[in-house]
Amino acid sequence: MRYSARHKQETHRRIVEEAARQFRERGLDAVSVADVMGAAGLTHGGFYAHFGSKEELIAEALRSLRGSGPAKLGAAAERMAPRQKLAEMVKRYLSPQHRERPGQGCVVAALGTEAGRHGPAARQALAERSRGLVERFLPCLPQDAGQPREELAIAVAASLVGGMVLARLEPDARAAERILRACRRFILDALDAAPEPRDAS
Amino acid sequence: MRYSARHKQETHRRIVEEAARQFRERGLDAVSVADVMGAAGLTHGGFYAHFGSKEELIAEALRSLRGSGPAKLGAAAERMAPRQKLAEMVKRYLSPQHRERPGQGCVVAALGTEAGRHGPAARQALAERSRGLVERFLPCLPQDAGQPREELAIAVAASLVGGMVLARLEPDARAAERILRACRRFILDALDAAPEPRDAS
DNA sequence: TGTACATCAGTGAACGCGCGTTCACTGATGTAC
DNA sequence: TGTACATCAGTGAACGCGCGTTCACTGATGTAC
Repeated sequence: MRYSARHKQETHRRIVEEAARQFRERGLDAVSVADVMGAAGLTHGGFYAHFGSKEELIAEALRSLRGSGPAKLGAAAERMAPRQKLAEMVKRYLSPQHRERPGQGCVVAALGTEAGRHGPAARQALAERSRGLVERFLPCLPQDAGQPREELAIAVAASLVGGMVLARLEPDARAAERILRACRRFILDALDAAPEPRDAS
Repeated sequence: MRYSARHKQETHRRIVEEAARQFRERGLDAVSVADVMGAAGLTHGGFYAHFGSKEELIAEALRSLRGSGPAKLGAAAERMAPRQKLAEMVKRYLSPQHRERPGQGCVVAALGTEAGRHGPAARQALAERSRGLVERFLPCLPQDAGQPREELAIAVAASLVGGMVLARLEPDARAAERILRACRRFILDALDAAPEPRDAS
């Protein structure tokens, strides 16, 4: 072998990383194979040494975002009570920073309406990211609210995604922040109306 | 003039209508000018007798949806109490029918993440539809809940849009209906925790 | 009312362009001796 | 350790294709007489 296997893996990783960023920033159609390769410091011809097609890259890029995103908290959150953790996740997700940087943010909020149309692989990958988002909220939610916590988690995730979509549509930054604030408060108020989870605090 | 002005207007209307349907079903990029013209019973060349560009068609198609959508109730809803009206709108928006027919449904849920990238006209048109969705909930919301009703309306609209986006990503119909149910219940429960509006009933 | 003319919505071939993809080639590096 | 060779990640020109757009043309219909 010419270059070491590590070298190729590293290049592959860089391509996927750039793709994931650019797809979220500009959309699946607007980003060309040449764009991604250029951003990774390569020319477009080498693409097919790594991927069978653009569709394959899309699927891998979306899958690569497993467990990432703005609702992900650091190790410092380990000691937080569930309710506090939830509030922090909601705050981070519905933050102006997240709104302004779709390339670093939640892929469901960035590509939710278009990825499903791009082929089965892209659709499945995004459906998995969507379920992953929901599951991240599960452990922070009250067990004995009016609604099963699994359903609460779904609804919280939906509100976050919708809030970000609406905020990004709004060209005026102040109006956009108002949207984010309204959604943050709505979600947290709704959960406060239900009892706290019992397992912690 | 050759054909009457009415004839041209009628053709124009048909093109916009087909465009609005197809864009919501398949996305702005996937639908070509020839697709729309074909669906309207014409050939692609005639397009520029009606529109300056595809972008112009997109903007007009999105604008044409003002005041439409699945949260729109018939005249029968005039007699309903605000709370009942709201429940009906939420139920219709987060319905399996709406999920299955994006071409007839809410344009924000159909194109929310991609329309903003398609040029200023498309973005502005969708931002207006987004505000229109919010305003539709305003009269049905309680005045003296914990949150100003303007913010409640924003949060309700966001939850609906996000719920539909998530439900459409889910390939399994039962799982999708669960998402819709979870969001319906979350929204209505959250609003019931607040006092009823005073102006009616 | 009938006829000649002008209009212009609509036709369909053609255009340039960017895209995804292919391919002959290159040259840096791992391997065999 | 040094040298010849084989490998294959990466290059860049080229391909076919579909798209948005243009344009010379058509022919049904409104208008003038």
